[in-house]
Amino acid sequence: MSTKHRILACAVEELERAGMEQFSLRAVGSAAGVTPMAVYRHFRNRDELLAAVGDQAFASWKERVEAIKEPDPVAWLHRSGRAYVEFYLEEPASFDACFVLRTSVERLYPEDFAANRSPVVSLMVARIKAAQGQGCFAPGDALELGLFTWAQVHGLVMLHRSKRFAMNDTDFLALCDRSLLHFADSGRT
Amino acid sequence: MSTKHRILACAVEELERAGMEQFSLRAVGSAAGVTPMAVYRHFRNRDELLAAVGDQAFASWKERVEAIKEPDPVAWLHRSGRAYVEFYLEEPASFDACFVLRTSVERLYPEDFAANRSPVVSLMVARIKAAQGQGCFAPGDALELGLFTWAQVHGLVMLHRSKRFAMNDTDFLALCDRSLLHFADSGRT
DNA sequence: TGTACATCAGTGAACGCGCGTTCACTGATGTAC
DNA sequence: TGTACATCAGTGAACGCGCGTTCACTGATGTAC
Repeated sequence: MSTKHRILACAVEELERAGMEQFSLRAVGSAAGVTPMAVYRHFRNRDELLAAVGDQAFASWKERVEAIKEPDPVAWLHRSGRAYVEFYLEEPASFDACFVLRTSVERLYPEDFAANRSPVVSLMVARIKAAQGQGCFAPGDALELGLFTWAQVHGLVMLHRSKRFAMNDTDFLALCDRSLLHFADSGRT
Repeated sequence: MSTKHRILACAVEELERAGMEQFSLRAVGSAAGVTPMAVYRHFRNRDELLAAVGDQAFASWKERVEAIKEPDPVAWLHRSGRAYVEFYLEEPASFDACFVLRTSVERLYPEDFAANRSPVVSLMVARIKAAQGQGCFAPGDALELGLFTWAQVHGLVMLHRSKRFAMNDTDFLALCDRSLLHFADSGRT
């Protein structure tokens, strides 16, 4: 693994550990077994390193969603919600970079999503429309219903991130599953 | 207003402006028209000042909920959800102190809530049980359903806080209203 | 009423710290002839 | 095959910055006699 890759990997861990504000080039260098100055050989400055971490995080999320091979739209929606929680539990710093912190490429609701500028949301909206066509999802604006579904699981994850749950990861995942089912069931006709 | 009160008020604004990590005694003192050292006359250190800000924030939230005079349980639940969004929009730093940042008095799900250690959640659970009794709310564990309701609006607020919405506050409040109605309607029998 | 003293809110200089970033450098590796 | 040189990843000292906190202080206010 090249030094650049090692620095990037350590930067993800450092973002994990310290958060964006406290993210320190010195700590990244030290974790990568290199002086802080070596980082400047590969990235222009702190902001550019953080941007590179963000790009990698988003690629990782996209990969997870694209790995869901599931023809049934309702089942697909449920599995993508579960993937969201798993992404948070397994790569919290990457999750933060994608959905919490301000990055350069954040998408805005509703414009960017309505204009299909987010491939993941477009997949989601397509599944909701398909499920509505089968009478398996509440009627209404598919993008807004997608947002509500997203917000529901995002809220649980954010509360977990703020340490409001006294339970292990397995129980938390099961809780999120029940929440997703509750929401999906509400639209069954 | 005493210097202590002025410092506390400026500390809330500083928390607003800078976030918890970057919260600086020097900035608080400067905003209060006093040297940073004067803060030490009234608070032991940075942590104690932050804790005082947190206490005040929680009192402010409790006051908002207790101001809701509404006998109908479903309508009460809807108004408390709306109050949550308003609290976020009007006092974001206090909202953060209550529901995002780690404070000394945070309550844990499910233990602390099941044991009635959170007065606000206890009010909420009582209304859900009453609504279930009237057939106006989905059946199931009232505490868990309360959590789902909370998480849903919390998720929207957190996405807004991460700057994922391109809309003004009025439109955002209306969106949250629709989300709350969607969730409540799903339990109508 | 006047004097001596205690109290205490607020000051200002100074400390040590970790930070991002600059600069001139070293030393290994690759390339041209 | 050997020599001269260019390239370039990584070094280490130093900078200026804002931070929390310490310390000895000032100067106004209240109190005891």
